[in-house]
Parts: sequence; structure tokens; C-alpha cells
Amino acid sequence: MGIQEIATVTGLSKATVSRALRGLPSVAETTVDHVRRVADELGYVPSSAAAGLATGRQRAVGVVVPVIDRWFYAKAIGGVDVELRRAGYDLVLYNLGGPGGDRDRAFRRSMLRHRVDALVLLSLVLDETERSELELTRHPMIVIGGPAPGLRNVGVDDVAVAATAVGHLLGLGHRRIAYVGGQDEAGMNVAVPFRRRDGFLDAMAAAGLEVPRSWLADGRFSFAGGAAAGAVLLAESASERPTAVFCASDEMALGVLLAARRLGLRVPGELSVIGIDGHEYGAAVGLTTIAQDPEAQGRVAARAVLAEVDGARPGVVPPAAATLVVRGTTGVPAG
Amino acid sequence: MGIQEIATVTGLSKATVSRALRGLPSVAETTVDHVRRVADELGYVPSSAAAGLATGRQRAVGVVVPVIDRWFYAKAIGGVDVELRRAGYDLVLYNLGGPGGDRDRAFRRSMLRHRVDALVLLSLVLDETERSELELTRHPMIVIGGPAPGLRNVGVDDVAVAATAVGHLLGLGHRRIAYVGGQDEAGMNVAVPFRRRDGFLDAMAAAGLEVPRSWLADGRFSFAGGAAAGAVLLAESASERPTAVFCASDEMALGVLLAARRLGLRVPGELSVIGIDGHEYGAAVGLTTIAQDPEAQGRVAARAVLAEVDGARPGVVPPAAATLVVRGTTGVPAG
DNA sequence: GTGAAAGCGCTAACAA
DNA sequence: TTGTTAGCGCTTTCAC
Repeated sequence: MGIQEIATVTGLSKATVSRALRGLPSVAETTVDHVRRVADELGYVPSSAAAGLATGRQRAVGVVVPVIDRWFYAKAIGGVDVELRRAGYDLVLYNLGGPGGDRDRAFRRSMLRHRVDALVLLSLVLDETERSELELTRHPMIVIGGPAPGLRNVGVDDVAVAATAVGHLLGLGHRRIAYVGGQDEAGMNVAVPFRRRDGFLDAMAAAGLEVPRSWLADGRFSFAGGAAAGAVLLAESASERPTAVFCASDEMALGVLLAARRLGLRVPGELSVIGIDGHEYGAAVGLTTIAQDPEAQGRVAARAVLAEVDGARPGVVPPAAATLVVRGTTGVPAG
Repeated sequence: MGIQEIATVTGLSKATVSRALRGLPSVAETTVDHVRRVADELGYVPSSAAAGLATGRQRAVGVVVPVIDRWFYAKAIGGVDVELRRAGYDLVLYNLGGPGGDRDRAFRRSMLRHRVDALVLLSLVLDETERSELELTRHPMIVIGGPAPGLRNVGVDDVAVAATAVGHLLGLGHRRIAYVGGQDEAGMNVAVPFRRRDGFLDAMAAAGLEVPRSWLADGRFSFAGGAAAGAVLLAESASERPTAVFCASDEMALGVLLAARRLGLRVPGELSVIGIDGHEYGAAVGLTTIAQDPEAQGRVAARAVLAEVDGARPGVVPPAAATLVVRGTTGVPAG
């Protein structure tokens, strides 16, 4: 049940069958029809391995993620997938498995096996060894979310996003603004949290506002972490605590909201909260946020590497969109 | 930069190099060392296509999901991935892309391309055509979550899970219990919601309790859907509304909780809520639930197909664990 | 518009 | 322990 069988049944040569099956020009229409029909009848299933060997193209791209079970990554993978499917490419997933997974082996063993024609890296920072090993394969590469030295990057401008958030809060009259961010031990690009925090600090400084160290809280980029950070941040008396909290992710913002509720704080009366992401849950609870579209970012990244695989020069990728979505959790500070 | 180069450099034959590289026995240790070193120096990268062609084994398994950005699927993929990586297999992801994605093409074009040695299907029901096309490839297959005719299945016993939940509520003294379930249009196995609902109904009937039709609400298996269903369910007066709600997923339970809060209902005083899953968010808000472990299910599924690929007979897979986790959202009904 | 033949990079008998 | 020899199933010149 290879191309050969079809050839013998139709009385054609393997070459012609191959051409017909791939829809190449310069094959008689009748021939194409015939070949297709016979292929169907025989239940022909092409072998990507053979095609890959012959052409050097695997028609597959690798997507490398720190972990999968995170809103951003899952959405981005979905976006990449859409474009790959459209182009007839398969998606092979390389999950680094968080801090626990032994990255090294994953890298060497699989990613370098010529199984894919290109790589999309999600929020990854590679060390020197990893970088050079990957470069070795000469594959087109791009990273989503967070700049990586020497690689093309698609993602929002984190500094600008932070500035937008602060601007919104400032505009409402807030002056006492705290930040919840921190490192995501699950492996998010370390640059992202820093850039958001710096963007926050810069914007505050530009407004002549000082931020006490204790107002730079660590929410570990998770719901539970946000709740914990919020509990600490909001424990003090009304005059001592912030009137607004800017969270570097919606999940943390949701956590802060939970903490506020537990403390009986009215939102947005006594506390305003703004996040980043555009998480579905945020919409449901009315969370104000700077929404980004990881799926779109995934699509853009996929198109970029696909183009490169097809020989295009690695064009410049513009920053991804991020839009302020004002909902119910931000308002004018009380008093 | 293939096996050939290494052969010429070392003065050995391709065969020996191949053996050495794969760590086969009956190769002199010195030879192995030499080959390995030269391979490293040359920056040798094996070609999975060539190996696959020669052996007929791709060292990859496909994972088919309705959508990726769902708690259960993401976790399960992670579990599958762990085992695959351990076995040196790659994971190729087939995302059906929900109701929008054109399933047909996805199926025929990719999954059948001999790119993988086995398939793990997540919560999928296949129609006849799909089934027969897949069978055609003679690949080991298994489905996670929800029974599928003619295929091995790993997952919790949904009927038993529902009975456990109802039992918990009954034990607390509840008699007026509503159910939030419904179809997940994103493509969850249609059987799962039905089995949970039937399990609920059966358990209620066994306790001599009747459930009004309006207390079988549709939460679309999402947070927002749960909130909407909850809003309707809880809108009536205290004597008319249920004292407890059993949700077929934690996400919906979270939504119901939100609805309850918006209506000012005390939990668990005026309303008890129990879910299914063991979602992280549930833990943070203190949601009582029947926890399952999709990652473990993924691991089990992966091991099962891997064993089959290695020639083992398709053994029986026992039902996955599901454990009642009592937290703060369920309690004795007021009054 | 179609065919013949070489070869992609590796593995697997079978010898030696 | 190592080498020789065929392929695996497809694509791709180069002829016809």
C-alpha cells in the first residue's frame, strides 16, 4: 500500500503517481482522477517519513513550551496550530515540563532530530548551549512572549503595557498603587516580569510617585500566588494600604480580588484592580485588564517561520496588540 | 553530516556507526567512545525520517484533542508528554480546534500520514468514517475521558463520581439539590455529561428525591456558563431554590459560586456547591470537589499505547481515581 | 504528459 | 566485533 501499488494498478509509473497525488502540473486531468480514485480504493496513506527523507522537508514545526497548562501557552499553541494546519504542517510539541523536567535531554534528543522544519519557542530563554545547539540545525526560529537575544520575537511591548495600566489608574486619581508580579517558576521568560515591573516603576516615577518596596509583591504569576500577595498587601489599614493594585497577569489579579473580598474590601470603591491578559475568567468577574491575544501571536509566529521555511527572508515582526479593557474593578478611589 | 561522514572519519562502516550510536550491544567500548566523540565533533544530528523509513517506527505518538485551552486537556497532554519523553518518543498534537475546526481535513491529511506510531484521543467521539479511517492505520489507540465504542478507555467512572457527590450532599442533610452540566460545545465527549447527569439523577432517585426539570441546568462546562446557570437557578426565593448545587465541573462550580455571591447568598450557609475535577482555582477558593487527576490519566494512556507499540497485548485499564475533597463550599443546609 | 533511475539517511539481515 | 548489501517509500533530475 505504497505509491508503488497505485502505480501497478493504474499501469503508470511511480513518478507520475507521485506527481498526480501532489497535484503537480503537467499531469493529464484524467490521469489525476484515475490515480486519486485508485489511491482511495486502496486506502493509500502517504508516508511522511519517506517524503521527508526525499525532500528534506518534514512538513512539521516544533513548538517548545515551558508548560502547557497555562492560559497563555495553551492559547498561543492554539494559534500556532491553526496556521500550521492551514499550511498542511503538523505540530510537534516539546514540553519542557516546568522546573522539574530535564530540559537537556528534551533538547538534544528530540528537537534536534530533524523532525521539524522550524521552531516556535514560547516564552523561553535559552542558555548558550541550548542556543548554539539549536542554531546548529539551521532551523527558522521565533519566540513568542518575551525578548530572547538573537531571535525574532512576537509579543506585546511589556513596558508600554505597564505604562498604559498605570496611566489608567493615575487618570482615575490613584496615587497609592501597588504591583503584583514576581517570577513564574513554571518557566515563563524571566524578562517579561522584569519588563512589566520596570515599566510600572518608570511610569510611577514619571508621575512623581514613589513605590515602597513592600508594594512590589510576588504573586508567582498564579491565582493562588495573587491571593497570597493580595492578603499581605491589603492587610493594613485603609490609610496605609494601596488604593489600587496593578497585576502583571489576570490570574494574579483574580487572586488579589479574592483576597480583597475576604477582607471585605469593596471593589472598586476601596480597591481598584487591573490585570494583564484578557483571561476569560476576568471577563466573567468584570476585571479591568490590558488584553492581549496570545492566539493571534501564535498565528503570527507560525506564519513567520512558515514563510522562512519557504525561503522568505526573516521579516520584522511588529509588536502584538494590547488594549485596555475597562470593566468593573477599577474606579475612582474613595475618599 | 550523516552517519556516513562519521563512518569515513572513523574508518568504520555505517552499520557499526549506527550500532554504536544507538548503544546496541556487541560493539567494542572503544569503538563506541570513538564514534560518539566524532559524532559530537561533527555536530551530527540524526534524521528521524530516515530512521523511521528504515524501521517503520516513527518514535512519535499523536495526541488528538478537541481544544487545548481547557484545564482537563492541558493537564492530560502534560501527562502523556511525560511518559512519551521518558520513552524517547515525540508528541505530535492534533488539535481539532473545537466546533469551528474542519475536522475532516485534519483527520485525513495528517493523522493518517504514518507520522505517529499510536494515538491518544482526548474525550473524543468519532463518527463511523473517522473510526474506520483510523483503524485503517492499525495504530494502537486509546481514549481518555469518556467511553468510546470499540476503543480502550481511561477515565473516572462518571456515574460513580456523581453518586459520591450526591451522597456527600445527602449526608449533610440536603434534599433540594440541583445539577449544572450541559454539553461542552468545545467538543468534550458527549457521553461524559450524560453519564454524570444520569448518575446524579439515579442517586437522587435512589434517595427517593425528585428533581424538577428546571434544576437540570446547562452550564456549558465553562466558568461563564456556570455563572449564568447559577444566576437563573438561584434567582428564586429561599424556599423555592435548591440548597445545594452539584456541578459537573469545577469551572462551572466556580461560576455558580460567583452567581451566589452576586445574589448575596452565604456559602455554605444558604447554598452548598460541589464540583468535579480538582481545578487549582477551586482549591484557592475552598471549593468542595471530586478530584480527578487528568495528568495521571494521560500517563496511564501513554504507557498503554507505548506498551502496545512494543508488541504487548492491549491490557485492561482500570478506572481512574476520583476522590472527594471536602472544603468550605459544602455544609449543612440552613433552616 | 510520462517513465527510468538514482538517491534521501538510516537499519537489518547475513556474512566474515 | 565489524562489514556488505539491500532496501524503507518517496521525490527528482533527465530522457522520451
